[in-house]
Amino acid sequence: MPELPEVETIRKGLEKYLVGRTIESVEIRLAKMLTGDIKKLEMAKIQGVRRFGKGLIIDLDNLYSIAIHVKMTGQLLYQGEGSPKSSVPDLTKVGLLPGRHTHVIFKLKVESEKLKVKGDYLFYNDIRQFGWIKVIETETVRELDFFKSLGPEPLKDLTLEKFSKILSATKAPIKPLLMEQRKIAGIGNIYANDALYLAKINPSRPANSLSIEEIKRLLKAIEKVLTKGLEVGGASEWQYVNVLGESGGYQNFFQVYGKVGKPCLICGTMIERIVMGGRGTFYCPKCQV
DNA sequence: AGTATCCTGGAA
DNA sequence: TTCCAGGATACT
Repeated sequence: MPELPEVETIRKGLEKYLVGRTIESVEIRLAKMLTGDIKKLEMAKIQGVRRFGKGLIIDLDNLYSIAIHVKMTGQLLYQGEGSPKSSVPDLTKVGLLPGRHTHVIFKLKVESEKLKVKGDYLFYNDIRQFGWIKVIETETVRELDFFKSLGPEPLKDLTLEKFSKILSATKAPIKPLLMEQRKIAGIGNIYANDALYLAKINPSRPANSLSIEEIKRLLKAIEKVLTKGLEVGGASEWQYVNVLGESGGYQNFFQVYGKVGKPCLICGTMIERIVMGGRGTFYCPKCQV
């Protein structure tokens, strides 16, 4: 499920393949997925792609932007003559795109005759239809509730001081707190579990019970797992792939996420699973106190 | 602060 | 056939 490293990987791909391109037309196959002033998309040129937490903003040259949240199963897939001839299959050719779960198709303008044969597209797929795409003025895009209420972001502006303040303000359990986007932006279930494991902190610990040493350790651990995730292009558990349809590699580095019943990498104790805030929570009962 | 909700696919 | 996966929000 896309968290900060996965969404940042998508952002880089969009930036690489879409900046400078013009949107020729948009086909909306499922109306609820794309809202706002959709007429502004036609013949608009893409100027840049920004990310805040798990949200994306594609800026156009007409003072409008496209805000996107892929939630858990959304995929943004670029398919066109501009994509490299790599091991990635031609998704259009093999009939995977557009597919049953393709809800929006952005058709990009192609200049040369040669490119016109196949066309260039950005597909939005979303099996569970939880994601959203909104067309809104660039000036007000960050006023959208989601962007407006985001907390500080690790590897960006989440300082030790801010982190410490956030934790000491509540006795709520640390694990679900880490996933609250209004408190801290970008962390989801995978990286929350793994960071707590690396910091040797039990997920049930009240946030305000952590010592300054533990807070330091946890911030370092968060930065470490996110950096690793970024380095390997995210975790392709579930539906996540980058804009070329390629999988990431973080699933090979899971510390505890999804590893219930398997031995702890440090002490060999069986990893346990409990539910916190309705989410699967994985930890080593011996290492994480 | 905790829980139901959106939705589909895959596993049990 | 039922249950589970979880990001964010709208509820209670």
